[in-house]
Amino acid sequence: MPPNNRLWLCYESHLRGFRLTTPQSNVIFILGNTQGVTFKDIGQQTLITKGTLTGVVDRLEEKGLLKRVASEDDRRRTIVVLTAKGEKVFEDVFPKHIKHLKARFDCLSKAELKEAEAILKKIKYLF
Amino acid sequence: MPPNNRLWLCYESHLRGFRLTTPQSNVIFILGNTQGVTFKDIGQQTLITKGTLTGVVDRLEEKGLLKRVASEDDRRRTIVVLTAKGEKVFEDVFPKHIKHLKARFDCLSKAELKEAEAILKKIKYLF
DNA sequence: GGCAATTAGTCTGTGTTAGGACAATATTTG
DNA sequence: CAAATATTGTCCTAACACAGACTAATTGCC
Repeated sequence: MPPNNRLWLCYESHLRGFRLTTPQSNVIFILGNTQGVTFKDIGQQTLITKGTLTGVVDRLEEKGLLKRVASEDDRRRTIVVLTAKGEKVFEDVFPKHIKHLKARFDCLSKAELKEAEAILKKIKYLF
Repeated sequence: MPPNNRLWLCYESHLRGFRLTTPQSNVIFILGNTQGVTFKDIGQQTLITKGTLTGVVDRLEEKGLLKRVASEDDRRRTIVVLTAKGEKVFEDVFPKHIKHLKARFDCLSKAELKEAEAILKKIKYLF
């Protein structure tokens, strides 16, 4: 539910400059530097449910950033692969996005970051 | 953006048992024990943007849980008020929901909770 | 081998999300 | 006072979000 807080908007508005939504960019980021990833694996890494992912991939395919390839080992599977255009977008956006976020979190000390990670992990394991 | 992580699902699925979505219950929780709240104030407290809030309030109004009342001081404003039925739902769901969450967070010590609050506030103020 | 159970992805339905255009009303300013 | 500006809520569009039903393909079990 989150959007609409400043952290989120900072993340999202930066990506919008590249004509990508957050879920779309997450998919691109997963796919970068791989030979292709299945729907299922993308879903597990991005925490997007499969039904939603179908639509996200549809829109990225329409933009020509990726394509669906049928798996030969298991014909139920679809492998999603970046196109050349998609690779270019990945190489452009990903480093800029990391830099954009890093600039904010660099305001925290190493000790603070460690502390944050530790306490958030504890909360995560409650659920 | 979050849904689809376990913390979120734990929160959401509990509410679904009461036929309320998360934004809907948040609105109900804001409205409980008040004489009514304007759209703007509900939006600020729930972090729901006004355009979205219109739809959320529409659906709660259809369920008969709240009603829109025109403000007399400022005729641009609409005040949202729980109906008797809405009050009942609030009094039923709110305590149960708090209890449900508290049960999880009670696994953390007071020191851990304080630590979590402190570090999250720091992150918040980066943005 | 053959049927049940599982898995992968799509589709449908309802609800939430932001952003921008809009109309009505209030406030500020010249 | 009148015009410019700001505020409040609605409507619209495009994109997510989950759950559940569905199809096709694979695996397990007898």
